[in-house]
Parts: sequence; structure tokens; C-alpha cells
Amino acid sequence: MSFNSQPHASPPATGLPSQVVSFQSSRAGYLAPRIACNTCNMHELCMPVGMSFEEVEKLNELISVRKRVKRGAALYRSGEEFSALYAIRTGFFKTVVNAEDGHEQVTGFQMAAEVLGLDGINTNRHTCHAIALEDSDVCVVPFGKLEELAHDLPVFQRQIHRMMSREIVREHSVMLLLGSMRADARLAAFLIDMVQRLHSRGYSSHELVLRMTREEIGSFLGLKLETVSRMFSKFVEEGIIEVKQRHVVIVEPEALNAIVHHHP
Amino acid sequence: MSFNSQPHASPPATGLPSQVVSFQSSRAGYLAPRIACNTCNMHELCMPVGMSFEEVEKLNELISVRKRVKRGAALYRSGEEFSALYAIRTGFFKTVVNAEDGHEQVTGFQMAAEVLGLDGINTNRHTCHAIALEDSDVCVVPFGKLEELAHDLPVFQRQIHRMMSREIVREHSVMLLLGSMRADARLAAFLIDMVQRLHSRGYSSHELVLRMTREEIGSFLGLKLETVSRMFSKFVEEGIIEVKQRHVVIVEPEALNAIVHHHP
DNA sequence: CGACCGTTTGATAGTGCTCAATTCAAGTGG
DNA sequence: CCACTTGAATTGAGCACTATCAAACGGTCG
Repeated sequence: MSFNSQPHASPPATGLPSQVVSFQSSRAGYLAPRIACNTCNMHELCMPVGMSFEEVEKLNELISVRKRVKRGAALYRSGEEFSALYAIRTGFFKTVVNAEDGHEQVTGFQMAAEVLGLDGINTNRHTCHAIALEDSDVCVVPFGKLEELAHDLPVFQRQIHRMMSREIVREHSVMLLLGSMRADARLAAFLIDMVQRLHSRGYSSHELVLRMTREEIGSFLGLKLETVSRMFSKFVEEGIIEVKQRHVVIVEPEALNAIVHHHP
Repeated sequence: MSFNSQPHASPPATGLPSQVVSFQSSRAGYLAPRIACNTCNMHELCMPVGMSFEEVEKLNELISVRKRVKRGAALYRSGEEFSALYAIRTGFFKTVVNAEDGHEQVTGFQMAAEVLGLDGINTNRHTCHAIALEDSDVCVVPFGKLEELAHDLPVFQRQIHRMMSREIVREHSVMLLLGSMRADARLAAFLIDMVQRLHSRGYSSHELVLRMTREEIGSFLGLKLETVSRMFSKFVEEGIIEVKQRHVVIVEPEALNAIVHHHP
């Protein structure tokens, strides 16, 4: 099960160390006024297939604006007007929906090379918050211009359709998790998903640093934070993982898989 | 909360009686070989805004193929190649995802004027089953041709984007339900959603006939069928609804609303 | 160092699941 | 036409799982 199937089997992004996520990633010069899309380390997102030089130029123009979002700050909030999609360059986000009664729930966690904002297309207003869980920066992609570019590049248009379809399929997986798995299976699936997504970005395949609290994990998984904590402790007791605060080492990946697929 | 926000506030489809769903709807002549899109009773889906005569002609060509699906049969199945979207003309469907371990879960119920197949765009293969819960017929919309038409009609392109975004937002609502509501609130929300969607199609606003079993409702809501049945009984005892098999009358809509929004 | 936030752990209660028995509705065939 | 079959729905009893409430612990940062 994957909560965020990557676009194709994207190679690890350049410049990222093939090891565990570091708390403070150096980003000196990262926000220099002019970084072309073709030198961006997530360009597989924007340029799915062969694109001519002229086309790349258009793309450069399209997403020349970037934005920093401080940890804890919102990239956008529910109710705000929708104007652009956001491609995450570096950092980590959560998306949160809120019910009328004030109750909130995390609907997903997003990392580099993933896209935020698709929820706003429908009504031209965002329907969830996008909150940075660490200092992040994103490419701002004005949606009107994106549609123009897509119009000129059918293959790019298809890529946008695929991106939205992928999000729909991802949410199917989450629904399956929320509707049919028990607490231990939910957390196991969550850990597998996170480490896989990080691995595809060049990080370790068995080690990760969580960017969110137990409460946020619980909100996403439909559990209370105490239950999340208990499941972590259970996995540690069973020797399946090692946990030091938010640093998690997966010792027995197969055991995690078995828990996900084991039915009561 | 809505699990399937309609495209704008669409007027009731023509030809549908403004009363409870009938078990056997007459559809004599419905599948006559040539029914133009502009006489189709769900054309608000296809033609969001002013469209010229020529444009309507293109559209007619696009979706001239229709398909009947018998109750219990699959419109498509997970793993099958994706080639088209399907606009439901009449009938009722469920979509079902299946985990590797064989476990299945209903991810949604679809009725007339709603679209099936968006899950297949991503990988060119469907990732869920679409099963008819009653004899249905659908317009087959070849996706390649749809993209061509969208290319010629930017406003139509936008409509497709909105449709996909709407599905993403709908699934957020389901995640909220599955992640944070108790059994009674889930069923109450489900009933409200169903009756609202039917009402927007010209049916009663307080009475409905369910097309799915208790087990299918439970699968969608993340509950066991016995729990669904018990919640029905509870609502009946409390005088909120009346139930005769799959025929449901909502006596106290406000009470249902209160149950959805009431937090423990 | 102390305050605070996040996390862990324990005890208890509630909610929904499991297993099982009936009831009900709608066919089906003698 | 009625006994029989079948699938769906209801209802009950006991239990498993997760939430709740509460307390203690630990790391971080002013």
C-alpha cells in the first residue's frame, strides 16, 4: 500500500545524501534569485518526458516565483482564494481539513517533489490548510498559467491529469486504511509509506526522522496520540523498530509488512 | 458535510419524478441509437458553460457510445486497462478497492450525472472496481478524445480539472468521517449525503430507497454490517427515521444533523 | 534551572466486533 | 398454492480494541 505513489520510479533527487534525514539541511544559495527549472532537483515532476529547449524556457517563466514557509506557518488556509499550485522544493507539510464543528483532521503529509493545492481547483477556494512542519520552500505555479502551458503541451496536460488521478488513488489507500485496519496495522503502513517515499528521494530505506508529532500521526491515522505512542512501544518491545523520539529505525521491515497484511 | 458535492447547484434532471426513487424505472426508448448530448438529461455535466453549436457537435461525436451494465456486473475492474471515463446516465454504482490480502472496501457510491473512471488516468490501469448496483447505463467517454476536445475548449478543460478536484475534496470528507466519527454519526452523515444528492436530482428531500446492502454501507463507512443495522434500529427507536428494508424516511432531519455534529 | 511541550505509561470505561441465533422477504419448484 | 431455499437484516451476549482520564517522564529552550 502506498499513500503517495511517486511519479514513475523517480531517481533520487540530486544533492540529497543517501542517509537519514538531517534536522538542519543546508540550503545556502538555495533561494538565489534565478534558478532555472532544468537545474531544479525535482524537475522530474515538471518535465515528465522529452521537452524541447523552448518548452523548458516557458516552464522557467511559469514557475519563477518561489516562496518560503516557516515551520508552523500556513502555505494556504481553508477558505482562502485559490490561485496557484505549489511544488515543494524542500521541507515538509501537512494538510488539514476542518469540520464545521471545529474538529480538525490531517489528510496527508507532503514532502519534496510533491504538489499542494489541488483541493482549491474545484471551487476556486482552498478547502484545507497546508501547514509547514519544517522551514520549507515551494515553487509557486499560478494555475491559470499552468493551464496555458498545458494547452501548448498536450503531454504536459496529461501529466497534470495523472497527478490529480494519483492523488485520488492515494486517498483510496487512506480510506482503506481508516476503514479496515487496526491501530498496529495503521501505524505499520504509515511507517512503510513514509520510509519508502523518503527512500525514493535518496534517503535511507530503513531509517527516518518523523517531522510530525504523535498527535498529528494519530489525526492522520484516525487514532488518539496515546494509541500511536502505545503502538510505537509495542513495535519496540517486539524488536521490529527502534525509536528515539522522532528518530525511527526499522529493524524488521518484513515484520511491519506482515502486520499490515495480517488480518484478525 | 458532503461526500459528493454536485457541480454547481444543478437543477433537477428532466424527466425524473419529484418523489421517492422507484424500484423499476421505465426506460423505454432510452437506448435509442442516437441521442444527442444536448438532449441528454445530464448535460449540465458535460456543458458547464455557454458552448457554441459547433462545440456541441464535437461533444456529440465524443460520447456517442453508450453502454449498459447489468445489476451486479462490473463496468470495469481493478487492473484492467484504462481507456475512457464513464458518465452515468441512469443507474447506481459502487466503487471498490481491494488490498493485496484480498480485503475489499467500498470507496464510494455513484449515481446519475456522476463520473466514473478517474482512478485509471494515473497508470493507465484501473485501480478499483466499478460495480452496478442496479441496471445502469453510461456514456463512454474515450479519454484521449476527451483530452483533444479539452484542448480545443479551454473552458471545458477547466471543467475536467474541477471534476477531479471535486473528487479529491469529496474523499477528504470521507477521510474525516472514517477518522473521527462514531458509528451513529457515520450513518447519519451517510443518510444526509445520500438524500441530498438524490434531492438535487429531483427526488424527495426526506425519503430514499437504498440501492446497497447493509454490508456495503458498512464497508463504505468502516463498520460491520451488524453495527450498521443496530444504528438503523437506534434511529428508528428514537423516532428520527422510519425504515422498511431499504426504504428510508427521514422524519427528523435536524436530529440527524445534530448526531453528525455532536462530539462526545 | 525551571517551565513547557511532547511523549510515555497505567487504570478504567466505552464502543464496536465476533459469533450465533432468528426473523424477514422474495423467489423456486413440486 | 404452499413448502422450501436463499440471501439479507435484525437482535443478543461476550469480548477485544481503542478512547479517556490521569500521572509521570524527558527533552528543549527561554
